[in-house]
Amino acid sequence: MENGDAFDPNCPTRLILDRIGDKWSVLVVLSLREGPRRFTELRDAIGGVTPKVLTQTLRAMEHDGLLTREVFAEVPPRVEYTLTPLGQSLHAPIRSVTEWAERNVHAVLAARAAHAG
Amino acid sequence: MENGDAFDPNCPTRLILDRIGDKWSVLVVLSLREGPRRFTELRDAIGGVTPKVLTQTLRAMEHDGLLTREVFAEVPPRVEYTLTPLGQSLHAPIRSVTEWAERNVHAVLAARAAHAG
DNA sequence: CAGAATCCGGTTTGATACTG
DNA sequence: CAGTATCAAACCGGATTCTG
Repeated sequence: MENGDAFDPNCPTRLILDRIGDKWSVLVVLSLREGPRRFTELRDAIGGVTPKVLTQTLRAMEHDGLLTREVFAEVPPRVEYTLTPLGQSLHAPIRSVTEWAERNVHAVLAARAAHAG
Repeated sequence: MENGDAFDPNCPTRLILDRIGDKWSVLVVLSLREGPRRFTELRDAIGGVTPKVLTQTLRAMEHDGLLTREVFAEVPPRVEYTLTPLGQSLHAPIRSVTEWAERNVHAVLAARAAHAG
């Protein structure tokens, strides 16, 4: 079936949604879409993320094959994060969601306001 | 700018991502895309969701103008949930994400396995 | 049937400070 | 620079029970 499987808790699609649906992964993909970035660059680009959480996010994404982590033996140390082809392929779907968000955010906010919320 | 704003914690895009990035909203949109559904139908269609959480999700989505809630004064009571045009417009972006997930789930799982995860 | 209310544990998140 | 350690808080979410 086309998407009924997404409703099965054991369906792998759920795994992906849980992963990329997290607060920071989407921002990381967007931040890396134009090339490699260092840890601090990512932290600064993504507002409001603490080092710990950013590390968790990056590790998880590396674990899932979405990006690679490269350590340069330099002083001062340098670590670069780069999207894999798999990670890059995620950019298009993410874009379609963020574009929807940008186009419709006022409609959502209007609905909230109308609800006295 | 095209998406730099998404990195501002106060950016409305973040609000949307936080909302539709939750565990169940996506499934609700998919469940409702072919027409109205009753509460129990939704609960049964979406595996693993408790009434409380489903109610929370539906209320939040109603609040945001993504769906409407219609109560019929019958016995037994009947409540139908229907996507608004706004909610329906969310279907396409969601599809593009779930399609990515379905296409690439094995790649992700392979990466996890390769990582001894 | 469609929820509301309550209770409660566990994961997630975060601020802060510290280290190689 | 690139994280880690520690601790506390928030929140999510589940089970259960109850009601109109």
